[in-house]
Amino acid sequence: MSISHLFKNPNLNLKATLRIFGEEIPFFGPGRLQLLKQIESTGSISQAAKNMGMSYKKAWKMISSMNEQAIKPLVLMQTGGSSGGGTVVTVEGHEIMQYYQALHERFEAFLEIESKNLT
Amino acid sequence: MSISHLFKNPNLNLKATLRIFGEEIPFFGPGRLQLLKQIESTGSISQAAKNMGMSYKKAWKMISSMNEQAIKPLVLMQTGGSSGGGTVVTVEGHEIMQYYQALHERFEAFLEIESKNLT
DNA sequence: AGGCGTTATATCTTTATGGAAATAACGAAA
DNA sequence: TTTCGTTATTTCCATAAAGATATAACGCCT
Repeated sequence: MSISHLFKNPNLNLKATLRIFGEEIPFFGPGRLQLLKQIESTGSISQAAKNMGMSYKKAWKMISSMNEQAIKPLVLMQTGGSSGGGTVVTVEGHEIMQYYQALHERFEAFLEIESKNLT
Repeated sequence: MSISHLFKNPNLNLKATLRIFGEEIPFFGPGRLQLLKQIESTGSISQAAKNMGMSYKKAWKMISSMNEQAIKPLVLMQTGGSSGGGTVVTVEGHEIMQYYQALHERFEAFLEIESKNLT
């Protein structure tokens, strides 16, 4: 049964963000997935952050939080060197990206179906 | 395929909150459902807010926002009178509560299944 | 008219969040 | 040893969110 007839605005929609938590502290979500994707393509935290319109500090904290929660780091950061440094997503990091990506697609499919029922 | 072997903490779990939006502004979610339930059982905004550990102002704004978005108010507020006043959930409000409740249960069932795949 | 308990609303303070900026550490290469 | 661009970390500031407080409006009842 629909409820859209009760609303002034006909553009009702559902929203939900899916996050993986470890003991109440956030571990992985859509923002971190995008961040890791940017790191894979740029090889740099600062570039990734810039592309996302996010401050370096915030990006760094996200990565630090993820690495602390994982047995093996998901991201390797290196300072110095000819290029000044750089950042790399590990195999473990990539594995989690793929897992979350697939999960997220199932999630979005669910929301899509339920959203149609709204109108 | 599972990912829990990558984490220090074995208590991985999924979280997501489901909200209905009308044109980018929040209309209904778990907090508002609980608020309406409290209003139904107490007949008062202030009592409902107190029971939820929420300020009256916040509760009032939630209700105001919902009423503004609905064609007919979901909640009727009355000042004065022998009891000082009171608040009542309308038929329309109750209809939305039931709709969201059912939707939320399907949503939780989905999360439950996916959560088990995590571990 | 006065008391009562609730809703209505403004104002002020506190807290939380995030960004900006500054500075240091780093290590390869010239 | 100097330069370079990145990562690492702190400090400060601005904005927003939330809470506390205060006060008024309301209408039935005695």
